Parts: sequence; structure tokens; C-alpha cells
Amino acid sequence: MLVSLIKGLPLRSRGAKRLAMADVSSPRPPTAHDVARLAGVSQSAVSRAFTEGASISAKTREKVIAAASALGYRPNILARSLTMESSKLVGMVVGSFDNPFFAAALDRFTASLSQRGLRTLLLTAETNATVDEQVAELLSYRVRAVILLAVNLSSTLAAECARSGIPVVLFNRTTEDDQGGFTVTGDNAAGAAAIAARFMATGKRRIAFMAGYEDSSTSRQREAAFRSALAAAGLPEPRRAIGYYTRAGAIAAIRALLADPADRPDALFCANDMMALAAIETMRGMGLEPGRDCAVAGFDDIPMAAWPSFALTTYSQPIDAMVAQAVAFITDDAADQRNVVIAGELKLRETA
Amino acid sequence: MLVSLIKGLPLRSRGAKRLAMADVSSPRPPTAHDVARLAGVSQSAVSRAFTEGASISAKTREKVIAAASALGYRPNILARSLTMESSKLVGMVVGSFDNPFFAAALDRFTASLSQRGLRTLLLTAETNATVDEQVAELLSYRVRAVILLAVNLSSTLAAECARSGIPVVLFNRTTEDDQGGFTVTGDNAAGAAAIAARFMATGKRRIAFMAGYEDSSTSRQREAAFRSALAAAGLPEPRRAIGYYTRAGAIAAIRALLADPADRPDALFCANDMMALAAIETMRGMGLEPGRDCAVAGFDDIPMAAWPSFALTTYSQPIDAMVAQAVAFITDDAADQRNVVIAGELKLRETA
DNA sequence: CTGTTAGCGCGTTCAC
DNA sequence: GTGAACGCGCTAACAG
Repeated sequence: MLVSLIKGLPLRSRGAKRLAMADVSSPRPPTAHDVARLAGVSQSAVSRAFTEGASISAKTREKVIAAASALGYRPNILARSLTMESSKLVGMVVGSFDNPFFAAALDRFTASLSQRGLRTLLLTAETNATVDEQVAELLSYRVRAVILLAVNLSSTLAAECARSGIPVVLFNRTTEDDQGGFTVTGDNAAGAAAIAARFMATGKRRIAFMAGYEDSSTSRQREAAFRSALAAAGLPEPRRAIGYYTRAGAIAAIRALLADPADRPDALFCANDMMALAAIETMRGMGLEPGRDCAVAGFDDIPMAAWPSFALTTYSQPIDAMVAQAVAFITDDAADQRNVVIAGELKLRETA
Repeated sequence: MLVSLIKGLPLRSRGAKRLAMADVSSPRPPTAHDVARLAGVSQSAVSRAFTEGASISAKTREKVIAAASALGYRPNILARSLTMESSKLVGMVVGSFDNPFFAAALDRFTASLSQRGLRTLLLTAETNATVDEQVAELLSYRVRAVILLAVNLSSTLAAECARSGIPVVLFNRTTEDDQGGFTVTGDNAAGAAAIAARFMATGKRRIAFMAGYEDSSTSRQREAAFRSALAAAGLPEPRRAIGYYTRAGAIAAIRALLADPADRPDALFCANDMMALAAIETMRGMGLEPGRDCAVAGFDDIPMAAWPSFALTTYSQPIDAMVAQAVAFITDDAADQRNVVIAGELKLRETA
């Protein structure tokens, strides 16, 4: 115990370092100790001055605040998180920004979280394969929660999150096996059924479906509901193409679908709006008028769907309600449900 | 010094808390100490096992790794940042996601930063007024750098960042007064001049300009260069409208511009593509064909500009190069320039 | 190569 | 209401 007294100052002592770095570009930011010294109070007084509802006299607080702003002091949130054993960070893993639906969701998420004092740590994942690494990293940041936008997590890592007590919210995705997380999606089943109904009500018979990619729970659910609605009405199985949720993929898919003039579909349901827009433009490029020669419907109701150039009929995903639910999952502790479906509505426009 | 030996265990000792929280949902994640105990080594050995290029024997490392994965141990990055006195966080403040240009930029930024081991702390700012609060908060997180997407910072806070040695990068914005930060923009002057030249080469004479908002350096620079190019050719001042960088604003602005059939512009340069697209659709709604009845040009070259429905002539902002430059500013310490302009090119399509 | 020790900046008990 | 002391989990210096 006495050793330290004898040993002398350690090399990394604050004063020494300060001196050594005096001429370097990045000076160390002031600490609560510095403020305390200047204000003539203890470090804990400084801490209390910055803590809501701590027992401290108005006079001391004032002194502290003055000293703090003189020094440009700002509490180190990292250190705070360390003692508090929890950060205000929420990890967000996003698949692709190509779809404005997800860009908008991210926007609402950060705003909504920010309102509750939570901050967004953003990671992007090119493929589902990298999601695991990303989430593992988030665990290292001791995030409050993890939100996955249109990507999936392995059960292994989902379990690890659960073990760490970190809630995982899947946005616009579900899992077959219950991973113990939360999910919030649009009403894929109702939407697909509504679109099938619309097609049938307008006398369509040669119906096609454009999937996202096979792994996507969203695409699968929409397709399943669509198929069963058609089947229930005695219609043949829809023709099928895969657009991979990309514009290029959708264009290739629609070309294949329309290749044979003798066997063209008279209605097409695309798993999302972005693909539907690509389909519309491709049809026009081939001299076909969407809505007249071939009905087109999408899913999401992104802003562009309403633009006059497209006037796309689509089933909406109420983004604000979806985000609100996802945020509620991680801020309200008592959740009666774990998988929530938010109903949208069929937006009838000109293409179907 | 001896006091602690006499006082006995503090209430918050780890064991006690563990016990108290045994039945609570969130167990504490394992620490390096836990791993050390299980592996029969010291805590610093654990630290070394997780540090690239630390001097540790293969055998010890293996023992540690085994114990770590048995416990599900993950180094606490927050604690690490505390001792390292620097985090791997980069703060990013984004104005609006409405414009796909910025959504794409954010995407590239996170990917590019991630590649260098840096993480994105994302904040959104509705107005320029809130940017200061956001950046102040970022300072608390001891971020490595701050990147501002299409928003501006007060000189006060810019100075504070400088004092803390935190580089600030303005993306797609500049400041009148040198704030000591970095800026990277597209070539507003060259782009505007190229568009003016195109209008004049195609015989346009009644030329109009649609601004973003008055505060926007980007809009101002484009307008200034545009005006001076016209003036140099002896053309009258362009008519002017403000679209506020929003679709609704642009629609209102273009309506006003086209209100009087006797005095319609025959060419329109919009400060960005999103407004140009709105202008195109609005013209069509009024029975005017863009490119024939009135030339339209934009700025950015967002993906939609190339869509056949629009075929918008525009000056491109090479987003990858711009992001790369911005990232270089904060990762390469020796910057020879502080304000970089990335050249784009005029994309001639059908509207002009 | 390894264990011991001293902080990093802060919140928090415990005595006063 | 206030200061001293401790610990959050980790890295870095030091002595062996």
C-alpha cells in the first residue's frame, strides 16, 4: 500500500502528460476535477451539479456551472456509462438505403429515440451474413437495444443478446423460429389479400407476382397470402419472378415476364414499391400502359408511389406507427405482445 | 490508506450486486476479471489476449479465448475508450433524408468509416438551430470527428470543436467565415456554368432559377455562378423562385413561375434534382412538355434523374469521391487542403 | 512473457 | 449539503 507513495509519480500522471502534450494539437478536455478545482469544491459536487435532482445547494451549483462553462467542461458520457452500467446508445443495423422506405424509417427512428434521450449507433450490413458481426460489435458498446432494419439475425447471436438482456427488434422482418426478440411489420397478409381481391374484382385472370428475394420473410408472407387468396377464388397459380428488391433485378424480372407477347400477365403484384416503379417504367418502354394493359400493384406506399408519373396502387405500411411500436418495445418495459402487425390500407391509384 | 481495509466491503461490491440482481432480467455481462478467474490468469493477460500485437504466449491466449467464449465475454468498448482517451465514434448530423442524395451519402459514410474501424453516431437535426445542441452532445461522446451533412454549425461551436481537437467536416456546405473546419462540395460553380452554357447553346432566352433556401451555401453558389454566366453573355437576370428543397415548395414555386402564359420561362435550372423532378411533373400536369416547352436542369444526378420517366439533364455530384475525401480528412492527418471541390459532369439527357 | 499496480472520468455511498 | 474514498472495466507501465 505504501509502495505508491515511495514509487513516485507514475509516468502517465495527468500533469506530466499535460505538459508533454502542451504543444500537440489535441489538448485533453477538462474533467470534473478541473472544474472542481476552479470552483473550489469537490469533484462530487461537480457531479451533483450535473445530475438532475441531486442534493446540492443553489449556490454551489451556480459556482460549478460558472467554472464549467469557463473551462468548456462537458461530462464524459463514456465514463458516465461506465459507472451507470448502461449507455444511452441504441444499435441500428440497416440493410439497404436504396429503398426510401428504410431511409425514412431510419430518420424517424433517430428522431423518436432522440426524443427519449437515446442515441443511434448506426451500422450497415451489405448482406445478412455480416449482420452477426455488426451485432456482436454493438454488444461491445453495451447498447440499450438493437434494431434491425430489413435484415435478419442468426439465432446464435439473438440468444446472446437475450442473455445480455439486450432487446432485439426486427423491423419489417420476422423469424420462423422464435428468437425471443420483438418484431414489427406491416400487414403483409391483409395487404396481399387486398391486392388479390382488387385484381379479381377488376377481372384480372393472368396474374403474376414479383418476389423480393427468397430469404425475405416479408416477401414470403406477401406471396403466401397472395397465392392463397387467388387459390381460394379458383384462379391458377400466379406466374412468378424474382426482382431481388433491386431496380436492376426488377427490370430483368419484368422483361422475362413480358417476353412472350402471347402469354402476358394482365396483373402484377410486386413485393415492394421500388420494384413496382421499375416495372411500370419497363412496361412503358415496351409500349405497354400500366393500369390498362397490365395492372400493377406494390407494397409500402413510399412517397414516389403517389407521384403523378406513377400513380401506383399499393398497400401502405404506416411508417410512423411502425417506428413508434418498435421504440415502445425498447422503452416501455411491459410489453404484452412481442410480435406486432401494423395495419395499413390499400391505396387505390391508377395502376390497378 | 488503511481505511479501506478496515471499513469492510462497500455496499456496491460486485458480488453483492450480483446477488441482489440475481433474479432480475438483465444480468451483468462478464468482465475481463471473470474471464481471468476462469482461465487462471491475470486480468491484464485477458486484456492482452484481445489486443492486436500484444506480447502474450499462444498458450495463454488460447486459454483466455476459451474461457472468454465460454462466458460470452466481450470487451467493453466504453471502458476501453475511457483509458485510451479516444473513441472510435464519428458523429454524423444529418438534415433531411428526403433527398436520396443524402441518404446515399450516409450509407457510403457508414460503410467507409466502418472499413477503417470507425463507427457512426447518428443524429438528425430538423433545423440548423438544433445542430448546435447535437454537436455539443457529440462532444460529450468524445467522438473522433464530426461530419455535418447539409447542415451548418455556429462559429461558437465550431470553435469549441477545434479547441477539443475534433475535426469538423462540412459535407455539401461551406461557410463564409473560415471556421477552421473542412469542407467538401461538388463543383457548384462549374456545374451552374455548364448548365447556363447548355441553355444558351440551345437558344434559351427566358431563363429561370429555382433556389433551395436562402441560407444554403450550395444554393447560393449555384445561383451566383448561374447568374454571372448569363450576365456574361448579355442575357437578362433570370426569374427566380424558391422551392425550399422540398417537393411541395418546388411545386408551388414552379406554379408561380408558369402562372402567366404570356411570360413563361423557356428554361429552368433547379438547385437540386428533387425540385427539378417536381417541376417536371408539375409542368406535365399543366400540359407542358419539359425539354420541348421548357428546358429543365437539376443538380446532383440522383438515380431517379436517369429514370426514363424523367430523363433529367443535371450536373452530377460524385458521391463516392466526395465521401472518400471527407473520410480522408478525418483519417489522414496531413491535409494539404481544407476545402475541397469535387468536379462532376454535365449529364445531358432529355430535359435540356 | 506475466502479474501487479495505477489511473481513465464519473456516480455514488458514507461519514461529517 | 458536502467532501473523501471507492469502483465501473479496461489499458499501460513496471518489475519480475
